Amino acid sequence: MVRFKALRDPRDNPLFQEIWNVVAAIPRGQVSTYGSVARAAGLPGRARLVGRALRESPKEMMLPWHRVVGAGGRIVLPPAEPGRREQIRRLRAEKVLVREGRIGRSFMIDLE
DNA sequence: GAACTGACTGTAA
DNA sequence: ATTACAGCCAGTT
Repeated sequence: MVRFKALRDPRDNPLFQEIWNVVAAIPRGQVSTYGSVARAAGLPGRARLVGRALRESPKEMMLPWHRVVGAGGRIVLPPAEPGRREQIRRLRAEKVLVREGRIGRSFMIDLE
């Protein structure tokens, strides 16, 4: 029985699904980190996987991906990525302070 | 299946 | 505060 794997669909990845669940639960106006999301999803040490999961997330899912930043509140998304500006724009739209590629501490939440 | 690639992190200078 | 870099590890080539 040959099994088709169509185009590897990120939605079939259970790890991605866990990550998306966690991200979806971040409240508006608050921000968490890749590492924190990973731990909350039961995937300690896999911060990079979180980044990948967000990149691969279907648009129609409307995940609040912009509420995830690097350790210490730094925006890690490379300048080459058009998404970087978009992230900052969306954060500010939720009244999150973004200055010099950083977000204010008071907006950080701990998911653990 | 080895090599490469990061939307990462912590440490060190 | 900044920069550099090794360690990290699943997904892609």
